[in-house]
Amino acid sequence: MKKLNAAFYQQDDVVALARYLIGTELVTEIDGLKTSGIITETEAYRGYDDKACHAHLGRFTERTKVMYETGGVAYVYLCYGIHHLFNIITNKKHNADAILIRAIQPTSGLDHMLKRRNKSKVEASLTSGPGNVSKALGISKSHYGKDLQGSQIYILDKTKTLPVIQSVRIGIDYAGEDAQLPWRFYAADNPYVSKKLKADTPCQE
DNA sequence: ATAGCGATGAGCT
DNA sequence: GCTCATCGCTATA
Repeated sequence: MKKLNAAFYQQDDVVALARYLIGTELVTEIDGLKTSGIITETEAYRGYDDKACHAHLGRFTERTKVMYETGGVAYVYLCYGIHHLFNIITNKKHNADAILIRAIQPTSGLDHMLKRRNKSKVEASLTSGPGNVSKALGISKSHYGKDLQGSQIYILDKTKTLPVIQSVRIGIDYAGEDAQLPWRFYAADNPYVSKKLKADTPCQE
């Protein structure tokens, strides 16, 4: 399958992109180890007018500056002092849109992922939850700003679409009314999802 | 210079 | 359901 290209990442509807990414394959080749998985859960964060976005109202700091780059680079940051969360930057330069990868379904390099996660058997918690995804794939802050069409981290397109569930984003209660936006997407009937809520609804296409 | 806190996860009740 | 580990980012001074 082909790598997603610059034209893909530079599209301006970050919510549509977050939904589309469900079913594509995230691949890393880090420390000489190849690992990959089908993306099963994403969240969209829209620059400027989204209170949950780190770049809300154009906030520009050492941490957020890469968000303003042309779509197609990685935004990795440390959360709660422990977890490295991996995001995809999208849209044109100066539009700080981002997509958080919250879960994947492992497809290759399972042994490497188990070792990185200190686990002995494959189960949903291996790669469910944004912190776990990064740890399993070997992604860390050293990949901040990395090109997503390079050799270390890239995404392969899909041939078929999966049923997708739409929901509210997790862990952003501080964002007021924007916490209610249905900008979280996950694959239906897939165990590799971080958290399910009652009000979740299928996406109509 | 520094207080406050977060796009989480694991473990225990 | 509840606690807490753990530390860099951010705002404020």
